[in-house]
Amino acid sequence: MTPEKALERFETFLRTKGLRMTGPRRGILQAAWSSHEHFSADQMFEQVSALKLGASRATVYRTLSLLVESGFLSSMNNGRGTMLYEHILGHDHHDHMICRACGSIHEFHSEDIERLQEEYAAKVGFTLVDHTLRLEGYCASCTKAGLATSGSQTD
Amino acid sequence: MTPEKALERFETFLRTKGLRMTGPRRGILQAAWSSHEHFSADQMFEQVSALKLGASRATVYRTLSLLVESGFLSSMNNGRGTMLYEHILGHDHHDHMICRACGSIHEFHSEDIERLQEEYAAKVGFTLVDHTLRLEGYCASCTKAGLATSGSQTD
DNA sequence: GTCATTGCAAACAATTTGCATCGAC
DNA sequence: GTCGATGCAAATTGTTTGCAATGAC
Repeated sequence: MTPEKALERFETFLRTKGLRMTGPRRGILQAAWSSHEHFSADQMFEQVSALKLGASRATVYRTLSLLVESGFLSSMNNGRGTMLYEHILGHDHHDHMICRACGSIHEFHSEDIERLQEEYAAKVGFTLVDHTLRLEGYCASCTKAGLATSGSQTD
Repeated sequence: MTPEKALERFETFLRTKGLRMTGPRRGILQAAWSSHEHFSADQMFEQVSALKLGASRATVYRTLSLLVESGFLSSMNNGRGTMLYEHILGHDHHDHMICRACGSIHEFHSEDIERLQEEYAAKVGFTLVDHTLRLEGYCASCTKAGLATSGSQTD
């Protein structure tokens, strides 16, 4: 989805709900589309603050919620109390591998894993709406650099 | 692992690190073992407050960190800004299905999914240390009760 | 003009930290 | 007696909210 298309669709979403398209909202949506990284509310605030149509922190939070609600962004928490967002371009869903050493986030996707999840949910009568799969450890470069301390978690 | 065994092993862990076994730490570890549910730091605080060897909130937080670090507890966040803990008895690792309607947490385990994760990580050179798989949706009873509104997340 | 949106600052929730006191070894 | 642990309250972090002023339609 192009930024323009996203803006247009977001406006439709807003109107449908009796809400309004405003400068700050436009700015945030565009900023969200300008980065292909995961970002926090605070990073978004920094980014839009640099623009003329900047929004306050409150507005950033309010708008990010709207964008998640409307399906333009997905949110995940980084396991350390902060929400991270990323835009949904219309790619397939993906999961994350997070490096404990350098903090890098690598995305991946496995049809097989998805299928097994669905099968499992169906088997127990669970209505699957969303899922989060996060692999934590050390990315290839940090592993090579010898940063992988295999501190095991599970007994 | 029995509570006694856990206490003993925790004490060993502490000594190894030059730390000390204390009343509050004992109380928290036992409380953690007395429940087979997931609990928050605050719930733990409530629980130990009822005991004579109660600990302050600060101590609860400090001790829970130690217990996670030492592998006696595992922590996950509930997706809403709060950490939840559960003891590790020596069972296999498990993942979670969380009901959006009633909040219930159902545990499950799939060897196949675990294996695929490992294979995937190995393939890209990622050193896998831990993982989190959370399925969100509606549990069997809430689904039957018609509470499953299929609000899809991903585009 | 109406009613949603914004900014601000205060309110919150979860968690962490500084520091004097207390207690395990 | 030493040095880690605790409690308390204050500090932090991430996020939400009340409210008067502002702006979209």
